[in-house]
Amino acid sequence: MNQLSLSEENYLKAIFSLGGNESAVSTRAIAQQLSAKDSSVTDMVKKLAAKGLLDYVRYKGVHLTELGLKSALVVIRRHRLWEVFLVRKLNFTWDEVHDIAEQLEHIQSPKLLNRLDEFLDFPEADPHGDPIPNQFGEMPQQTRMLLTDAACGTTFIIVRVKDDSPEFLQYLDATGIGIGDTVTPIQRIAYDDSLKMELDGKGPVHVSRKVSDQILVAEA
Amino acid sequence: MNQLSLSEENYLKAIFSLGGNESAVSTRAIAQQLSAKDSSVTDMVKKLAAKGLLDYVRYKGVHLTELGLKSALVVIRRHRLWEVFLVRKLNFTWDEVHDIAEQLEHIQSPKLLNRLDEFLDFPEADPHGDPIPNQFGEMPQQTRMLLTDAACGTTFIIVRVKDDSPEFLQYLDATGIGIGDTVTPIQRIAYDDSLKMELDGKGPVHVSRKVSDQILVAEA
DNA sequence: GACCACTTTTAGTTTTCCCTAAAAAAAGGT
DNA sequence: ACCTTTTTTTAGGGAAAACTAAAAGTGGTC
Repeated sequence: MNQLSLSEENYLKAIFSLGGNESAVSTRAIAQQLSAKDSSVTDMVKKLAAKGLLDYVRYKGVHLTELGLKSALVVIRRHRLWEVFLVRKLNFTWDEVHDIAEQLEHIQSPKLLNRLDEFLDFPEADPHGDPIPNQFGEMPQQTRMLLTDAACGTTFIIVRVKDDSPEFLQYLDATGIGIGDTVTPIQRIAYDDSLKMELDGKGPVHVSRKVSDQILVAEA
Repeated sequence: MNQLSLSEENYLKAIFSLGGNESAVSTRAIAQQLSAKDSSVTDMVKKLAAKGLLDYVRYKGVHLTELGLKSALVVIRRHRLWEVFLVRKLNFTWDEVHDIAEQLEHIQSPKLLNRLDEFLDFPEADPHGDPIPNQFGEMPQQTRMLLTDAACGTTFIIVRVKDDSPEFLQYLDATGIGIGDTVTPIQRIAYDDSLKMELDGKGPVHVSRKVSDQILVAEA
């Protein structure tokens, strides 16, 4: 049908990341995600609904249609594959890639995307552990839980971080926490919900609830 | 100072490729190069002049300023480096890369560009033989001549093709002509300016003036 | 049910970049 | 020098995507 504009792609991605394939997403939430004004969102949402990418009911928020979901997944696939490229081939660090991938995710060429996928050996996740949809829009399903909810005394592997901001990622680097690392929660401090844990061979680490809420783990 | 818009970058690139760093380029020529209307060009040219990228005199055409030249060379460097990437790393053919590189050339990240350059081992030319400016905007200077002007009986190496269109490149593929090939002009046909030549080990080839005008060679 | 806070939409503008149509300048021929 | 053709510019406008300000709707509380 139609090529989506850069702006339209950004809206779809934002709506997806706010859960728009499963529940209604509010105008306000989209506006905050995109740092735009509510009124701008209303306009764009109408446009996307007219194109069949969203189901939109006034004052009730939006859902992605099947077409909208498919389109959003393409953008996410592009973003995550480019992130893998930047880290694995060009030696960028995981806190540097987000902004560049925000640009690269809008390059339109299915052939390029699949060649890149092949060049990178069909990665399942980006440098932050976010799963990469395959060319049919299927996500590899990982069973994982929040570090916040991981049982003390059991050993886990860090598989993903939800916050991709440089600030958070640099904090993790400084603390020695990375994707693939092994952690064993030791003790939860009830007062502030913080967590003491054993990290790989690197010794004990103490993280706040805010941090453990951003880390996903799988049983080792 | 400022990031250039996609459109502004395209104008600078077009003006450069029309010789705007050496002589005046007309409104009309730019319009044709970009498939835009003359009046649109007048508008944009005023804007770029106001930004200090062009010298513009009404009814007299434009020149690139030093800043404009520098900016144009960045865009060209991006375009050509991405072309090398697409051919060398993702196995695209030389007739497929132009359109994708037209998109990639607008990705803004000096660090990305230099990392890509390094990843590709600092190539001097793109897959069509067009020289790639280094990070300071310096072009590797090749001494080369048109195949049209190459002396019969002397052996040359094909170093560059001026026309990057898929049609032309596919014709060259079908004829067995490629960058780096060795050719020896044998006889020029005065009637139509066509040229018979010996190509590598592949035997004799006969090309029209239109074709030989698009091929640049260096003495072997 | 009335009131309140909050969210959402509408209405009207702005900016960027393109267009058409018409006017003005330049170039070329006789 | 005059007339014609071509090129260039001006004037006015349209689409996309953002904004501000004001109006309208929703939901919760008493």
